[in-house]
Amino acid sequence: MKLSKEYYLHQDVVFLAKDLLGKVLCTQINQELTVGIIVETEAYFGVEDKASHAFGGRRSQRTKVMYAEGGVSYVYLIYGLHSLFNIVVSAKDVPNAVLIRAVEPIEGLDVIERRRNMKITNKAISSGPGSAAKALGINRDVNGVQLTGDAVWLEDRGIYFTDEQIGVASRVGIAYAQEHALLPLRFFVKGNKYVSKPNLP
DNA sequence: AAACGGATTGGCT
DNA sequence: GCCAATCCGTTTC
Repeated sequence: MKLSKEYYLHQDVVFLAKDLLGKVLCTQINQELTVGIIVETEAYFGVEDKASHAFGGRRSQRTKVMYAEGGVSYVYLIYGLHSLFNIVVSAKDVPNAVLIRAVEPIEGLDVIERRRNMKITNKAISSGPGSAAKALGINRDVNGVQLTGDAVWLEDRGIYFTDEQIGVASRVGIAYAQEHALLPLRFFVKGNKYVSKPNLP
């Protein structure tokens, strides 16, 4: 069943980043349905987080959607090449977000193969935030859309993990964030082959 | 007005 | 393993 608007309003972004493991990310883009199980996430805790685009309350054309009420997408372009998909959560004007770093494809496998130009047996097909977004057809065209709509949404299909099955590590690629760089805000499913960097702290 | 660098990836060495 | 690709917000001149 589709996750409700209320789900995304939780104030604790760290709780949500962990709880989102096992939730199912669905997209229907150009009449093509593709679905993947979320297996790796990172939490970004709003204006206090030196790694967040919203650090210090920064607002720009790019980041304004982070300040919306939870339950919308935040998609931005990194290195001029890759679209990264985030779920905006918590109350309006609280720019918390969860980055989706990897998914396990379960539906629309042929579509995913075509988008990625590689075989479904290649684990790189949806491992890493740029790859996961591309596999599901996510780009800036769906920036700011409601996740309760019919283009990009999440479902609970009864997949849950115990604490023993969940790994915790520091976030990737944010060395510039000083004392926030090593915080344990990356969550992943232990042993899942799509997890992008399972062995980093 | 211009330079800098990034929540990355994939192809080539 | 190294490195180019290449857009855009922020910083600096």
